[in-house]
Amino acid sequence: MTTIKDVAKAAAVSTATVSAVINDSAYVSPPLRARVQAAIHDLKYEPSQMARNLKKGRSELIALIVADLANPFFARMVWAAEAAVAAWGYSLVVFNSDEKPENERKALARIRALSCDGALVVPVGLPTHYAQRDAEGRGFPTVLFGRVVDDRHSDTVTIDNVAAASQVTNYLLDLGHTRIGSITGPLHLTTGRGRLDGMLQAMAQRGVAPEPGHVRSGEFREDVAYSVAREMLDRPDRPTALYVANGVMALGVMRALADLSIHCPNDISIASTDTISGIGGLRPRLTRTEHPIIEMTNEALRLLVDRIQRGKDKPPRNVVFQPALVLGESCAPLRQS
Amino acid sequence: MTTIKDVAKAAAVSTATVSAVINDSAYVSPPLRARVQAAIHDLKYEPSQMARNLKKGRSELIALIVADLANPFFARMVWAAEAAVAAWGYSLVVFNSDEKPENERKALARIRALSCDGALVVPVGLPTHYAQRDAEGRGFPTVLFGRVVDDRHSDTVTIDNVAAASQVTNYLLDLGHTRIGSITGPLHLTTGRGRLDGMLQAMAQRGVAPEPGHVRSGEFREDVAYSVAREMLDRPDRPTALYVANGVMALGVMRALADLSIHCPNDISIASTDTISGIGGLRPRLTRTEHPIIEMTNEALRLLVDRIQRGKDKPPRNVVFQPALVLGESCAPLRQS
DNA sequence: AAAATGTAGCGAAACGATTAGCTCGGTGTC
DNA sequence: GACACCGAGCTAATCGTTTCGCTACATTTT
Repeated sequence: MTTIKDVAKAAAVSTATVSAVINDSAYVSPPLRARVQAAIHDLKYEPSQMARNLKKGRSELIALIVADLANPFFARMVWAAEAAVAAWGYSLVVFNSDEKPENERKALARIRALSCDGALVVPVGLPTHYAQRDAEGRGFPTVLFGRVVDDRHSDTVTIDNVAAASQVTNYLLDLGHTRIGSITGPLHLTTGRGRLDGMLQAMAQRGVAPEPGHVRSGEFREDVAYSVAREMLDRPDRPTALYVANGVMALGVMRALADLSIHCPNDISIASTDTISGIGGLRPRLTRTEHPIIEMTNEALRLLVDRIQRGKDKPPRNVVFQPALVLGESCAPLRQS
Repeated sequence: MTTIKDVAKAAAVSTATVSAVINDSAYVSPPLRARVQAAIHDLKYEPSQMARNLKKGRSELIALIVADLANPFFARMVWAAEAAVAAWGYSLVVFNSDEKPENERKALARIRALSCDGALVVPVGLPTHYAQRDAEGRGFPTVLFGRVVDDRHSDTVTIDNVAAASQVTNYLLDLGHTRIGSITGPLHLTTGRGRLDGMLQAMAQRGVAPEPGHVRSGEFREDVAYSVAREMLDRPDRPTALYVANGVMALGVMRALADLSIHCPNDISIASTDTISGIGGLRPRLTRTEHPIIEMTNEALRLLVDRIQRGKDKPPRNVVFQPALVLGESCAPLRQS
């Protein structure tokens, strides 16, 4: 490989001058500049980022750890993050914790070893774990995304889960439903807990109590939602409306409906929070809240880049986005029967 | 940050010894080893990959350039690639060329600047462009994925597009259909061209000629497929069966059907090649070929890692995978009417 | 006892860039 | 003409590792 020294020799100048030409960091007289550029071109020289990074203490790498790369929601986040990161002049290193604290720990270690300049993390959310991460990782530019953990030292970007769920629930209540069931995610995550709480709050405010068997939670997975839905809906006392906590789970629920020959929205109304691209093909179209993944990701990276470039001593910022209710055809007024 | 020198000083040894301890690269007597390890632990020292990489000339980074990160097919590929790369001890840097040669060129430049050890590329497939890439990038470990370009110098991993399309088409023919239409992708890509060819071959072998207006190609995008489908199907002479070239396009076609109130499979049979996860929720389930993305990605990375570690002078290898036909409920025998 | 052999650990030169500080002429001022 | 000043370009230190070659001591061989 050709190095800066080769170029310097070929152009009969010092390496300092070559560096100055490359980086425009000092005035170089036109004739010299031309000679250097000719040499660069002739030798097909390209500066080694690695050496540059070692010297400068930066890597121009931003890491993204998502909790589940197989989830289209996070896949979309990767898409948005890649674009944003590239626009800021960085490159994106992707990790998948697969909801496992152990993987997350490894990824964080790797990130520090690679001297990434910062990390955008969708935490798996185990509190014990986070105490540890915090002790080790203090000062490392990090933005937590989507699921707040009890960490007041990092920047966070989240969605208002409680509002999302109560918005959707209120819509179902407005249609006259009272036997409303829910299938939500793991309760140690705010995306699980918050959405359940939002749903229950909305019910409570109208003085409606959910039936115990109609409130279920599991993992944010299509197959889990499928089996929970099958079990809950294959009974005579099934709910007349169902709130599903995320897009992937909604797919599972719709599959269960098809298999049970329950018609939506005639036999049951379905509504969800959070959306994924694959859902666009579903019929009936789902009534749901849309979460601005792209804007959220952009904002998260803005915060991250700001912290990388402007310093770490600023107080942490917490940005909360609001979801928007989008009506499909998956809900119908309660029929008196 | 604590460096190897700090550790050396603290343990009263030379940096060479510390390095030997870290890497197990030379025998160090137990007492010294213990002292060094204690110092490492006390100072919370972690070696800088950046310095190590500069010295060793490796980066432990593998790059992935996909043609369209928003496409669930490629999103799934990122998922598989991350897992495989991690298993080999590398980290994954992701780029999105968004089907634009210019972006791909930039990504390739960036990859070389970062001294990634190798790259897995889903090429955008412009031949002119590839001549250039080849001239510059010769010798850089690269595996081309999914779309063959005219580059006999790189390893490639592809699917047999012709076989996939003719398999599906034959199935439609077996059901009695002869007015079969097709919506395929860009013809400069083998995933576009090959699938169209496969479909036409299958038709020709049975002596069936497609109607001119029923053979359409566009981009691999949901919205493009939607509008092409709307136009083709909203006419009295519409085909009785439709072959759609990929998963994302199939979603668009199904959406068009819903909007036109054409019932599948009663009014029209739909079949596609290639699958995406979001499609699982579709009803009726699509009859399609499944492409083994995960195995293909694993194989591609095996080739890549092998080339990185075993050297570049081996002859290029070209691995071709076979698709498998999966029956759904989206096709029905032709009704005589 | 001298020579040969082995070996634990050290010193210092890389890797390929950036950059502070210096040199060395040429101008401008008094 | 002496002095300060300025600007273009060079020298060399530095970033944090790895690793080659060497020392110096211990052990074995003759």
